[in-house]
Amino acid sequence: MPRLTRRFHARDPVTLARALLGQVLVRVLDDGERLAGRIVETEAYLGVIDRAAHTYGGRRTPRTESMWGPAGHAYIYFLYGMHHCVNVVAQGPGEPTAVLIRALEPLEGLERMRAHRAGRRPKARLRDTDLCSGPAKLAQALALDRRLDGTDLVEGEHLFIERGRRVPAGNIVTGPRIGIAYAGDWALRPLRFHMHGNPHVS
DNA sequence: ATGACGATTTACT
DNA sequence: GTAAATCGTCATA
Repeated sequence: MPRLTRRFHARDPVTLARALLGQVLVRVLDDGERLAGRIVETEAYLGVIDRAAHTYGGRRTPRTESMWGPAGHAYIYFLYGMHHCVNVVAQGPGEPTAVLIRALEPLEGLERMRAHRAGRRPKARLRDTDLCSGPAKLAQALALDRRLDGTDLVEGEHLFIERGRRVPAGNIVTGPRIGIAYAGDWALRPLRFHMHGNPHVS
């Protein structure tokens, strides 16, 4: 399948967040194995005006540098001392907006994902719906961390997005973003999107 | 140099 | 439903 173009990403984060639903996130491990999942849940972060965004108020630090760069690159950050989350940078340089990938429907490399997710846990075999149903879960399943922050998704070899099925607007559910209660009015804005009825949503 | 705080997940009462 | 885990980052001093 062909990859998404630079032009596809260079749009406002709300449009991109909706357009990314149904596309396929692909991770190629160092040993060459391919892991892939269909994007089923996203959130838009609107940049300097968005109190929930890491670039709110124009904050530009080493951590958030990727968000300030060109569209179609990855912004991957570490939080709570143990988790990573993956974003797709939207728009263009100087407009630091992004789309958080919150959940995937696993398509390829499920056993490898399970191994990444199992970590130090009981013997219970994780269900498919537990592999990528959350932003930090999918980062773990795909073995994504700060080393891949800033990766070019359009040209890169280890992380990219392929054209998937188109999702009709009528199948997209909209609601408030998760885990940003501190963001005041912005906490209520409908900037989270997911595929209706999909069991892999967080 | 210090301290408060997460765009979360998991285990447990 | 509640709470612990766990540490890089950034604002403050």
